[in-house]
This record gives sequence, structure tokens and C-alpha cells, in this order.
Amino acid sequence: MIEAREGSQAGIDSPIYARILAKLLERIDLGQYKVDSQLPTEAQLSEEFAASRHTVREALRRLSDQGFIRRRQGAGTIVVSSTPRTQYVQSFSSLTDLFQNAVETHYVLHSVSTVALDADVAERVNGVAGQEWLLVVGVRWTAPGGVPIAHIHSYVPKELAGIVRNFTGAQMPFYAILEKESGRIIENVYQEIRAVDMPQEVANSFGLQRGSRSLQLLRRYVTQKGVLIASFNWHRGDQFTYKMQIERRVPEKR
Amino acid sequence: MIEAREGSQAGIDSPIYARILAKLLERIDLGQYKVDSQLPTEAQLSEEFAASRHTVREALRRLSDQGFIRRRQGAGTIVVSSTPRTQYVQSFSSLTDLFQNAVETHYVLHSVSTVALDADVAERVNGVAGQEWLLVVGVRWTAPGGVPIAHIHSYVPKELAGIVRNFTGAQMPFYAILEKESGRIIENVYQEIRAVDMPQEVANSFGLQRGSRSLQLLRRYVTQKGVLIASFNWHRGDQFTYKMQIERRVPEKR
DNA sequence: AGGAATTTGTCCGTATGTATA
DNA sequence: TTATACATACGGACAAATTCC
Repeated sequence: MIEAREGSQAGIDSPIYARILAKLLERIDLGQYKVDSQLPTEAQLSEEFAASRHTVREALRRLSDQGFIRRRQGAGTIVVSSTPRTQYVQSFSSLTDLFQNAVETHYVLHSVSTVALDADVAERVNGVAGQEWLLVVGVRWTAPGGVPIAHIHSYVPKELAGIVRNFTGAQMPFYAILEKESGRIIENVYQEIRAVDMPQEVANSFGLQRGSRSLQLLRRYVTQKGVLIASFNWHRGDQFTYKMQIERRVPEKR
Repeated sequence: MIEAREGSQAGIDSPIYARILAKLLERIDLGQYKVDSQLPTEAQLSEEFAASRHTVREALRRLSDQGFIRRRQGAGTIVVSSTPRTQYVQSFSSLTDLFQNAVETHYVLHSVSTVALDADVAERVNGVAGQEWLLVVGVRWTAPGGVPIAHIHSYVPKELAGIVRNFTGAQMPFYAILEKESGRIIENVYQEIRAVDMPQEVANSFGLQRGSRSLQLLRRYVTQKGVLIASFNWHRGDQFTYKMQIERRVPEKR
């Protein structure tokens, strides 16, 4: 059942365009207007609903905004979808927002090595078990000599090894360096969040006991050519909270 | 530099509204219209650009669609952002996606009570300490008699108490029931994720020991009139992973 | 290929309703 | 309560894109 906010409860006192919108949505929902088929023209709808063309256009504009129809000058209006478009989004003006880290954090690189992926890690970084990747280990701090924020394992495909030397002392996040240096563009980021007990190595970074609670974030930055970098970030469970906000309805044009 | 599709190259032959749009964007970009400040009224802009109010509205409508301004009847138009549209988004076709639960999960209500919020909970549900809210306790299962997915504490403002009786045996998620019954629309969802030790009560639900690790999700569903419902969901740390994917925003066609 | 008919896009004027300050 | 400003709605006109002979 389609439910567009304006349409679903367009009662007797709603704006005229809202009632028209509701009626049109109902017809799309019931299949009276089928996908790929032509909608009546503005003039026809105007006559049917005894409303001005302007008012009909307002209803059609909203249908278009919501992605139900597509309109082309001269060609008319066709139904392109009977399911509403995305209604809720979390948006980031940049990938840095995803990190939620203040920009002034400080990264200290501990080691770079080449490792063969075991089955578990391979699956999570989207690689092949046995394949060799670079493993970069480091810790992110609030400031040099400050408080540790996260213990980080970053996996980088071997062909990007040449770029990794720039990591030392760099201010930018790794993915940004790799994106810039490799010329590839990050198309999407996949993230997993889970509660895990700290391995010894991680606990050491925080001065805690092995087995302490931690929040582990896995992030995979993916370009068209595949994984650019995948990172495991362990945060102190007693201090770190991942916060996010999802908004209703994206502003989107036809 | 702000670049709105229509605005960036609004030349001499473009539609009037596009030229107005470009001019307004330029002013926002240059800080002549500052964030939080009031834009001239439709009438003023209409006069300045020697265009009809309708045409000015077309430009303003697009600025609004793109999230640069916010318009309120009676109150006028204010600039809310000077940055171009966001570049990365996580989208949900419905809020149910946020849950990542198969729709066929089964909820069992354990208790409903009235509680006074303590300082900690008050802050997290966005309430006032000492205020009385409804606390609904229950467990979500994969199926009746199946495996427990989450132990849930839901806090509902007292004025919505009348709706809570519908919770028992309902198939829909709570927020959906409340949204429907109250007639309010969820404008955004705030979520926090953290790793915590299970309280005794939660551990009992899973047949685990107190102190077992768990992933706690707090979700606050907010309408224009305030919090609709806030839920704490505890998941088994050893079995539950929160997964999300952020996409690079595709350029829109026109 | 070309011209006519169709359909949406843009633009103007005007009027009234409604939320806000 | 009053004034303001946006929302809705009507009317008409011409332009631009597309489709169809």
C-alpha cells in the first residue's frame, strides 16, 4: 500500500492539490495507472477534477518529486514507479562526518607489514583468503601525548602499497590519501559495528585489561575497481558511543 | 563555491527563475545572506528582480528543495545552510530497514509501567528528569518460541499512554503504531550504538550471565511535537552486528 | 524532411486563506 | 487583535519540446 504523507489522509479540508495527489497515488497503487503507461494530460486532469491546471500541476510536481512519475515537455507524463522513493536518509557532507572524529585527531603509525588474509578477515575486508594485503597498525589520539581514541588495523590491497608510505605523519585520513593518490573515487562505504572483547594488543593501547568491552567498527571503502582500504577500529566500550541521525525525506528533484 | 545545477550556468537565455536562483545562491555563498538570517520576502524579491511573485516562488521552491533555505508560513524564509547538498547518504526505503530485522519477528510484551525518569535515561530519551513516562518492557523473537533477538525498553511520553494498549500482540513496530494512532509524523530518528555489559534482567532474556557483552541501540523517534518513543534495544554481543552502507550521491539528471 | 498538433514549461496577474509574530 | 508573509487557487498567455502525420 502506497502511503505518501500528503496523500494518505487528504480529507475534505485538505488542499485541493492534496486530494488530487491522493487520488492519483491511489490509481497508481491499484494499477489503474500502470508503470510505463501514460498519465492523462494536465488538461484532462484539470477537467476531471474541476481544478485549474496550476493546481493539477502542484499535485503532479509532488508526484514527480517523490519519484512516481516522469514528465517530459512535449511527451507527457509516464508512471515510472509504484513504490515510493526513499523516505529516510542519513547524510554526510563528507566522509569525515562518518568518523565523527574531530579533525584535529592525531595518528601514530606502529607498523606496516604484509599478511596473508585468513578466512575471517578476508570475508570482512572483501578479499580472498590467502591473498596478501598490507596491514597497517596504528593508534589515533586526541592529540600527541593525549588520550587514545582508537586502535586501528587497516588493510590495503597490495597494488596500492606504494601509497602507504605517505601515511606516516599524515594529517588526512587514510582513505582520503588513497583516494587522492590512486585517483580512484570512493563509491560507497560499508560499515559494521559490533561489541567485542578487546584482544591483548588493543587493550595495551588503552592501558586496559584484555577482554575489556570495546566497540569495533569495520569500514570498507570501495571504489569501482574494488576495495580501496578496509579498517578495523576498536574503541573503548566504556567511553565511546556511535551516534547517528536519520532524517525524513530527502530533498530531491525530478 | 556553491553549485546548484540550475544556478551555476544561468545565462542570459535561461528561465527567469533560474537566474534568480543563481543570484540568490551567489548571495548565500558570499555570505550576503548569512545562515540563520532572514531572506527578503517574496514581494521584495519580486520587486527587485522585476518578476512576478510566482516566478520568485519557483526559485525559492528549488532553493528549499536543495536544503538551502527553510520557509514557514507567516514567519518568512531563513537560510539554513550555505553548503551544497550532501555527498554521501545512507538511505532507508522505510524505517523498518533501520531495524534490519526481518518483518516476521515477533514481539512479546512483558510489562507496562509508569516510571519517573532518572537523570541518565532522561538525557538519552530527551526528556526531563523526574518526569513520568511509560516504560514498556518486552522481548523481540525470531518467531514465537524461537530465538530472542533483543530485549527492549521503550519509553513513551505519558500523553500517548492511551495508544500503548495496542502494543500487545501487534505486528507493526511500536513507532509505526504510535505514528499512525497519534497522527504525528516522524521527522527524524536519532540512534546511538554502544557496547555495554548486560544488566541482569537482559541477561535473563538471553539465558546468559549478567555482564555478558551486548550491543545496545538507543533509538529516539522524533516528531515536530517532540519525542514519540525512545527505545533501548539490547542485542547479544556475540551474535549481533549492525551493518550499514553509505553511498556516494549520484549526480541527478535533469 | 517538414509542418501541425499536442503536451509540458515558463510567466504574468489576481485573490483569498492561514500560520506567525 | 493586527499586520505580515507564505500557501493555495484561479485565470490567461506564449514558449519549447516532442510526436505524428
